[in-house]
Amino acid sequence: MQQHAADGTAARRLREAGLKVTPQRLAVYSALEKRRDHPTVREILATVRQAMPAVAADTVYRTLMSLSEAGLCRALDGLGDARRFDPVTAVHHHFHCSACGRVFDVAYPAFDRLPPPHELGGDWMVENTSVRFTGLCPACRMKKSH
Amino acid sequence: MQQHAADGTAARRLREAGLKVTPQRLAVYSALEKRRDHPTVREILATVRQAMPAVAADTVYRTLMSLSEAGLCRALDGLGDARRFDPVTAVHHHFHCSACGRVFDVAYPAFDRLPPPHELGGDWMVENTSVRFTGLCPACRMKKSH
DNA sequence: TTGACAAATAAGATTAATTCCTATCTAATA
DNA sequence: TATTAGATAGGAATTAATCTTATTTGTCAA
Repeated sequence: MQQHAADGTAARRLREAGLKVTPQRLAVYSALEKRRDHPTVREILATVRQAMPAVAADTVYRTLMSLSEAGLCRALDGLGDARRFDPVTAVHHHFHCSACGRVFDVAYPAFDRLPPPHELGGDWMVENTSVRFTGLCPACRMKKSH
Repeated sequence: MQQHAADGTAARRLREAGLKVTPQRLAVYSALEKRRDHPTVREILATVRQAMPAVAADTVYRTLMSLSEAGLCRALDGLGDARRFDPVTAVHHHFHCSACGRVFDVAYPAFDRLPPPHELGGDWMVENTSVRFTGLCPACRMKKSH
């Protein structure tokens, strides 16, 4: 049995998820936690290196994947070239601006209440469902219309 | 004015979409047209090279992107490492098996009738909406349960 | 508190998808 | 048939992501 009296919330969550608590993981998790702009690995890496310059890029890749597999964040693929990460694990959806590339959160309660398609009812196991919108965000729409 | 009496359907569609009709484009389009397994560029390339061995990989990349921009097919990102292409342009959705990586078509008429989320009503321009399911397909679910 | 060990990290190499570059070629048009 | 914008071949370059290996470290139990 160990003492973890000084554990912050982040450390507790990592431990509860079955992950070893390392300085690198705490740094990555805290860099992601507060953000609402769905950063890429590169962006998280830049933040983490401000406080921990020697961290390896691969560590940040592995850590973010570990966090998402542990349910502490979500990995978002197919929104531009690089994978993005989202600290919000509650059900929500995304809008991807095809002009600036930014990703915005979208609430869609009407969809969340919708029963899944009948054809996926029997032998399929649905683990995740998400709606993705693409188009122009207000800022880019404004620019394009002169 | 030109004669295009011998134009097949594929050539006519290319021309109507404003694309020059080249042997490479016809080969790529016909290789994609009949498929329902959402092939990657590499898979289309293999098919095209059976009839046209000297085609450049870059040509197939460019052609598939041109076709999707012209509305003759759809590009599917974020379903595994490589982009996939779908000759079916009518509204439908996809299931991505996390075990075997295959992509299946899903009809979801209840979703298609759903009004878009209210928060995207004003200044946003939604160009595309799609639902993505991830999980296990019947075959992989069977395997995993012994 | 300490020892053992499974797991995590650093650093750099590697892989794989995709795009870029440039010279050449060709489909469409008049 | 000449013109020309756009397409292709071939290979180099880019970039995200993963792998390899030696080293270090967090965790657990004695």
